[in-house]
Amino acid sequence: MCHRCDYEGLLTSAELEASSNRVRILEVIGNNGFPLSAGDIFRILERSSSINRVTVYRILDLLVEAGVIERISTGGRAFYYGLAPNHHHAPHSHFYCKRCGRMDCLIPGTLNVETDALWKTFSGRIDKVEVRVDGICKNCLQTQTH
Amino acid sequence: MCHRCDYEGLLTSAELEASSNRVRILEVIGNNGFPLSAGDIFRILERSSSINRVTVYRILDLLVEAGVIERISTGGRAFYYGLAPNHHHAPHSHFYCKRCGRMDCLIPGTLNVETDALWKTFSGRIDKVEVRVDGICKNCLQTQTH
DNA sequence: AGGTGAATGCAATATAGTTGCATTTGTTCT
DNA sequence: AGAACAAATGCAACTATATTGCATTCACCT
Repeated sequence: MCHRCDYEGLLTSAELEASSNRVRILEVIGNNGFPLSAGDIFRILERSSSINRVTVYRILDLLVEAGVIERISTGGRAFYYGLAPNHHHAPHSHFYCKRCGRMDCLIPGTLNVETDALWKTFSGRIDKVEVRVDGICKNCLQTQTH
Repeated sequence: MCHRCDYEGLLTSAELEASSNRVRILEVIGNNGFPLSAGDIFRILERSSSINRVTVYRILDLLVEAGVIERISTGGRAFYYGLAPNHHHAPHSHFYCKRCGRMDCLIPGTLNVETDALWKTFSGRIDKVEVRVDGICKNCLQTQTH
């Protein structure tokens, strides 16, 4: 996504210590062009140096809680994680391919949600409005298996 | 949701046999005012007469595949199920309370998604555009635990 | 160097869903 | 009616994902 991002800066400005594992996880998420699952992130990190699965889950929870990354639900079983919107990253929705499980970012602005009526009528606390497009990606359509 | 629905009719017009378990599951989903998880549905059915967990999962998959019900992703780990939009049920989005895990239906039309730009630019197959609002429901806000 | 709290690791467990195969049920043909 | 067959259901084991409790290690402060 962003090779110019200052990941340590993102952590410290969220008042989190920039421990090496946290920076590594944030790098994996930030440098990847599309959201990844906790398992994906774990496997990528393991290749460079050992880390515990649980640590990955805990850091992901922490970063979501701090608003540094975003937890994105899929049409599948696992959550995916991407950088939270910030001044370098405009908010955008995602496309989930139910064949290969890959999640792609849509161009910001391709999907606009009209939320005015919701804010007026809804009587709970709204934290997030998530839009997800499900289907089959171009690549999977070309390499048909059925 | 709908006590007037002809559940057997919904099944047969989807070319599915109206077996007793299928009707029971569809009744539970249809008569409930908000979507339920597979586990919820299983527990409700068990109360009246014995059924196997796996049967519930299989029937849910079948009904989703046939377009009779809709699989809805949450901000949590399980999928929820509700009646698919039909002439009695206008399409609508859902609100997920991350405190109590309950999912509510939003009034149809409160959230409109502008998908024209997506259809023009996207090069895969689009099956579904899902909008979900996450937050904390009125009820949970009142009974604060922290 | 020693103490302290945060960060990480490890093993066990929880939760949700899936698979393979056996059994039951319902339908069709004769 | 009864045999034959297919569809539906049940059961046990298993997978994938995530979480918990507690032990260990690390980083910083004095």
